[in-house]
Amino acid sequence: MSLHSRYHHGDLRAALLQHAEAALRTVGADGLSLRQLARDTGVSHAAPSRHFRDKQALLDALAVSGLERLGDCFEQAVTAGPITTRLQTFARAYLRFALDNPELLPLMFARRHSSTDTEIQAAAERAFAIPIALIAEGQAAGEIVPGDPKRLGVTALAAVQGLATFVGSGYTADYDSEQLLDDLVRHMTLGLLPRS
Amino acid sequence: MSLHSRYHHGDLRAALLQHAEAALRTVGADGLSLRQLARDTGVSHAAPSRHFRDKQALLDALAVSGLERLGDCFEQAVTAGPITTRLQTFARAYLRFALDNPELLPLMFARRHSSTDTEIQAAAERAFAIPIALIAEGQAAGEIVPGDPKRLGVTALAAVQGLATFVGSGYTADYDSEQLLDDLVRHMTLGLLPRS
DNA sequence: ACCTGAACACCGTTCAAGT
DNA sequence: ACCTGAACACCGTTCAAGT
Repeated sequence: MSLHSRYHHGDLRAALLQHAEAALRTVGADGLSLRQLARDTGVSHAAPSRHFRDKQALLDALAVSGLERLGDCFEQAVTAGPITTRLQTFARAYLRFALDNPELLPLMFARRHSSTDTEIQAAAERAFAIPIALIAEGQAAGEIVPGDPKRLGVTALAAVQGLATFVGSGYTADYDSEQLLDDLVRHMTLGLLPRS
Repeated sequence: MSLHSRYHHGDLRAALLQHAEAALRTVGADGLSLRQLARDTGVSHAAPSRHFRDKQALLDALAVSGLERLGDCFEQAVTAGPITTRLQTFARAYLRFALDNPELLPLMFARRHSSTDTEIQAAAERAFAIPIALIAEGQAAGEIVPGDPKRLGVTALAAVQGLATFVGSGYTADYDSEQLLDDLVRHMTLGLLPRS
C-alpha cells in the first residue's frame, strides 16, 4: 500500500457529507467528530478542513442537504382533492420527515449566529415555497381565509414543526402521533372556537 | 491562601447550576465545558462529577430548571377576560420565554434517549398543566370545542413552540414576531377555513 | 490543488489520594 | 462526604511539508 493510496481521488466533499449523514443518525450531532469522520472516509484528520472550514460549516452543509430532502418530500406530497386532505397530506409528509430525521431538524432550524446564512436561507425558502403555494391556491379558490400566503403558511408549518418537537421529546408518549396530527390539522382548519 | 480555601463550602451543586445557566447564555450549549464551569466556580475540574454524573446530567438539570421557570411564566399569564385574549396571553408568555431563552429550549425538548427521564417529564407535566387547565375551563364554558383538553392543549402549545422555532431560525426575519403570533392565535382559534 | 503528519490547546471521565 | 491532582483517551484547528 503506497502512500498514494491513502489519497481520496474522488469527490471527497461528497464522501464526507455522506458519511456525516450516517454518523448523524448513529451518534447524533454532539457525537459527530471530524476526526472520526475522516477515519470513516479513509483520509487524514486534517483533510476535511479543505472542504469544510470548521465543524459548523459541515453541520451547515448537512442542514442544506436536509432542507433539500424536505423539499423533495413536499413535492411528492402535492396531490389533488379537497383542500383539507391536501393540507393534511403536507402535514403528514412534514411530520414523517421530522420524526425520521430527528437529529437533522435542529441543524435545519439552528439559530443563525451572525450574518444571514444565505445558502441555508435559500434552501429553506425553496422547500417551504411548495406548501405556501398550496395556501395561495386555496385562497384563490376561496377555500382558505385571505391574507399573505407566506405569513399564513409559516403559521401552519410552525404548528406541524412544533408538534414534531413535542412528539420527539416524548412528552406525548401516551398519545399516537398520527392522531395528534389529525387533531392539529382539524383544529387549525376549523378553529378552536365553536362554529356556532 | 491555604489549600482549604479552594474548597467550596456551600451548595456547590446550586453554584454550578447558576454558573451553567450564565454560560449557556454566553457560549451556548455546545460551548459549555465542564472544566471551564469548574474554573468559573472556583473548584477543581473533577469536582462537578460529584453532583452531575456527566455532562448530560448537567444539561438535564438545566432543562428541569428551565421548565420550572416556564411554569412560573405560565402562572403569571393566568388572567381573566374573554377566552381569546386569555389564550393569547399564554401564547405571548410562551413565545417570549422561548425567544428569551433560545439555548434552553432545545435542552427542554431534547430527545430522551433511553428510559423515560422521569424528572424532566414531571417538570414538563407541571408547566404545561397550567395552559391545559385553561383549555378545560374554556370547554366547560362552551367557549372551546370539546375533546380531551390535554390533547387539545398539546396541539395549541405545539403551534406556539413551532413559531418560536421558526422565528429563532431567522427564516421569518422579514416579519415581526408579535404579528406572526397574533396571526397564529387568530388562525388557531378561528380556523383557516372561511366561516361561511 | 490536495492531502499528510506533527503540534497545540483544549476536552470529558476516572480514580487513588488527601482533608 | 467532598474535593484534589494526575492520568488517559479523545477532540478541533493550524501549518509546514510532501506529492
